[in-house]
Amino acid sequence: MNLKQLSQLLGLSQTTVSRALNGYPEVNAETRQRVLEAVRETGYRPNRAAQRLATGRAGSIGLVMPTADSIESDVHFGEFLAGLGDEAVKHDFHFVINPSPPEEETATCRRLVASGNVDALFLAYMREKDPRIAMMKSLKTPFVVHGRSIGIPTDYPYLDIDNTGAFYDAARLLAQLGHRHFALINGPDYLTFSIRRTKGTMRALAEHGLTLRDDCISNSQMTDEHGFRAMERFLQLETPPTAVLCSSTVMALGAVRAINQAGLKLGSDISLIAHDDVLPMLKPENFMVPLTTTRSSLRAAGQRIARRLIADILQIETLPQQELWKTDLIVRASTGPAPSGK
Amino acid sequence: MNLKQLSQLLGLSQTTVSRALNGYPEVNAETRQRVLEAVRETGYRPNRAAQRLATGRAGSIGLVMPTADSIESDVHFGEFLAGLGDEAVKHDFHFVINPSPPEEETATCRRLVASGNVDALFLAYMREKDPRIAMMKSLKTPFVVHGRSIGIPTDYPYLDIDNTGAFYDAARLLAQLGHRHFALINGPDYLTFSIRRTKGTMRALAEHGLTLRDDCISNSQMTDEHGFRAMERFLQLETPPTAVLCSSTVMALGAVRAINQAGLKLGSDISLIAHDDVLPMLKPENFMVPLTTTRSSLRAAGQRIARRLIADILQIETLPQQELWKTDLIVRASTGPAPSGK
DNA sequence: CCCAAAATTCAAAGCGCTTTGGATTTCCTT
DNA sequence: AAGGAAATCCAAAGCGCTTTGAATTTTGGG
Repeated sequence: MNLKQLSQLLGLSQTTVSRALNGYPEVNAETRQRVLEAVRETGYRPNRAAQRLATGRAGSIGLVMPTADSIESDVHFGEFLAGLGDEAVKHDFHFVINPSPPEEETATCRRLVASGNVDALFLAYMREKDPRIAMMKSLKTPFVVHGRSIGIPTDYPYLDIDNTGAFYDAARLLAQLGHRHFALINGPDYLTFSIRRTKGTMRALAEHGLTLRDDCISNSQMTDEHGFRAMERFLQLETPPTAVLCSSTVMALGAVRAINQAGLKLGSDISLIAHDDVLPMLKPENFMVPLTTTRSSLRAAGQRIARRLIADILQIETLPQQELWKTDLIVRASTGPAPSGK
Repeated sequence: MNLKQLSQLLGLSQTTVSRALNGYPEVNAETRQRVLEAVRETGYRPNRAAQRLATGRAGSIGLVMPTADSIESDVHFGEFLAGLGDEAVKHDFHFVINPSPPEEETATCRRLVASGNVDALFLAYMREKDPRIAMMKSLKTPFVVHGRSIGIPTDYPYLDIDNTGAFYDAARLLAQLGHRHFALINGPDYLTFSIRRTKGTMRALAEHGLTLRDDCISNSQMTDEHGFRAMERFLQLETPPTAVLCSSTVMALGAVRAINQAGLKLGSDISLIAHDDVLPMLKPENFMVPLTTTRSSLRAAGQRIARRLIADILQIETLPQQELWKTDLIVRASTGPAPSGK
């Protein structure tokens, strides 16, 4: 069933039916009713490809998903996607997900936009001097970056959380509690959020006359296993850290296991603060020793970005082009004063 | 830059250029070279919407993602998606993800197909007598179900793991080890995989003259928190279970925590077997007490389903329409003989 | 050197929808 | 009752690509 058939059925022109469906004013109220009625009965659905070709709009937002056999799936990606979904469904948008090996990401983005398949693009997993930003600026397709790059002008639309601030706050608290030996279990070193978190940590330490030793930083994918290994390594140092910052509750899981295994008490022998993306799967308050965290909902970020993207496309509202969200520092039992021995 | 402009630039007709690009035989090798060269220089990309309209093919596979503010994102979804992505990227396919509140899933599927936006559909989160299957069979769009329904003829394309068998094997092992009191921490009760897992467990128990008490079954979303709560509840029964089956390593995480908290030793006081979807984020061998598991890679399932879907669309190969994968039962330290006291 | 067959290339007809520019009716004002 | 504005509705022109049917050029055999 297509427009032509439907209009013949109704004895109307395609023009009128199309207008009736898309809410244009120049159509008789009664006629519109008849059209809507017929649509309900026939189950007619406009062909999106045709619609897209005619309007140039696609009703969808694109994202490229980094993937490869060797790449581990990222819990955080799913959670973020859920947020995008919440908002997208309200406006009948969908996503076009284009998987891509990471090294071809820029090209994949470009292709995705050029294909006319998407009205807007979402960019994540930002790196230093990320080439995707310049590329997107050169096109006229709206886009929003989740995170921010480093080393290039910050004149593009983004939504980021204050990673520097979050880890600064966390490190400062631990320093105030008397801790002297710090460690950081961070995400991949080529991603900007990791870089900022390292910076925030170092800044706080510097203010207290402390430093973060190289062998007390771990960069890796954010999995339980890497968290465990990193912590295990830290604990074997001659002066092991008593204060640990961790970029994800998933990694904290492994870290805590290593701590227990070493026979140490979390919250007294060693303090830990993790960043909490509010993954429903894993809540910091449910840890055996509830975790002190810096918190910011990934899902909320997804919702917000979808909303901004859609607002851009549909021109329905004007939202700020740049947003930097503060994180909450929530103190629970995993942090305590530095053990007196050291 | 579109086809028309490109062909004018080359002094050729659109027809010839189109054919050169799509690998048709009736075009001079030299001409084809010139065309490809020009494409490289101009960066021309065919407009997918137009292509789709003309061919009827979309180059994409659709899936509806259950979502709502109240719904928790599912780790397993992300992992599966990664699998789909691995395979899709090889054939330059992408996904169209249509978020939908669960109660409208059938309608959303129908709309997605009718929109002409997808060449094939992927169905998951199967329920009993799932209406989506009948609906998809009535359309001619290829589809593959991940899982199987219950209570309707099994004459549709699916890929499922042998959930019944997996939990049968697991329960039998525990029974053979002398356990008498069982519990099951399962997924949502309306999903068929949960139903089958319950069935498999009960069957094994029955063969040993045992039963699974109602208050020893927990059905919930598969999160750490629910695992913890369920186990906590079990341990408060007058005769607590000594053998526990668990539908996900994520829930096992919480369950193990509850066990530790109760001062019990996993593997001696209480035995636990979890189903392992091979989530890179959380490996059963890394648990403090490594977990005995039934294993089947979710990501591999995603890859396989994508491959079948694409094979269906492109008619490149003929793959089996129905597949039931056996799971591996891998024994680690979390299982041991029933404690002699009981 | 001529003619049929093979190899290339092209013009034009859609695919299903939106939208422009007009045509036709209806309604109101004077 | 006439004239003009408002309200409705319509025919037709694209959107950018694929594909059919035909035209043109090359090739090969007699």
